[in-house]
Amino acid sequence: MPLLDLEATLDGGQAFRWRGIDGGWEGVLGDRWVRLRTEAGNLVAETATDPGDGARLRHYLGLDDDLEAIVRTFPDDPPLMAAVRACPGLRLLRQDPWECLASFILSSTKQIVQIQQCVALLCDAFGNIIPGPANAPSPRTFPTATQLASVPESQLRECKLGFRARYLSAAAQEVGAGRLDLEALRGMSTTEARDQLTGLPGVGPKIANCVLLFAYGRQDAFPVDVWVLRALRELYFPRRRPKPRTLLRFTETHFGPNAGYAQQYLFHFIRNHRPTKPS
DNA sequence: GGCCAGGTGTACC
DNA sequence: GGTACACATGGC
Repeated sequence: MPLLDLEATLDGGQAFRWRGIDGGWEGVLGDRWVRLRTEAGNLVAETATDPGDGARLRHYLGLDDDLEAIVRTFPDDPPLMAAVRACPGLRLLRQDPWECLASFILSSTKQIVQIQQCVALLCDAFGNIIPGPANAPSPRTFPTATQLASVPESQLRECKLGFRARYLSAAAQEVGAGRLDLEALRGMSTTEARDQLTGLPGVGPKIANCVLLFAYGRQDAFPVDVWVLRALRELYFPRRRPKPRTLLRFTETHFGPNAGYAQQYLFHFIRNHRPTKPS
């Protein structure tokens, strides 16, 4: 099996529904519950009712990506090499665009554990029940844009979304009614696709880049949040005070054709190896 | 209790 | 062009 770190990949801030249970990872892909674990170097997938779709799973987990080839395109700088060494099996997911967009709309100024809570509440309240493991609560799908479009904002707020409820509702209306076609974004340039996404209220460049990277696999999308900002400052510009503009230019040129992957390694590295808070 | 969280929109200068 | 602040909610 190719190199794969399930915890770093599934529980590293890309997706918000995976739960570590008894040494495995349980989640929902589309309308299927699945439990993943590595056993003797092999990936084992357990489903509730049918054999499941292996090709779909491999695509979701980014197992089609040649990590060694990707790392070879990275600039040979100490911070990035250290980040890769710290977590060589970290992969980028290829998530459902709507689930990814909706989840990251909820992410602004929230901690990852809180995003997980909100997503779980949304699914419990508005998702469809699907077959799951015995002796456990029935899992649910992530609610579709159409489903959420019909939910009053007040009910969304009950999922602890706060001011983000209005943004999620607006996105659900636009996507549900087909005014924003998330599948059509696949055929657009990254710049065009980003413009489409940032046309939604509550979706700025950071959230749009997360969706472009974690759902569409766009390597030229480089989300810069407080953690990545801190990584860039501490690891690449120590004892300087680079302007945000300078840092943005740096991310656009320094990391090469797989910048998105570099971003995720740096994000994971700074979060897990420098446990102090961002400044 | 104060500060922060995988930000963004708006109101200022 | 920038900069400051509000926005809900919960963890620490």
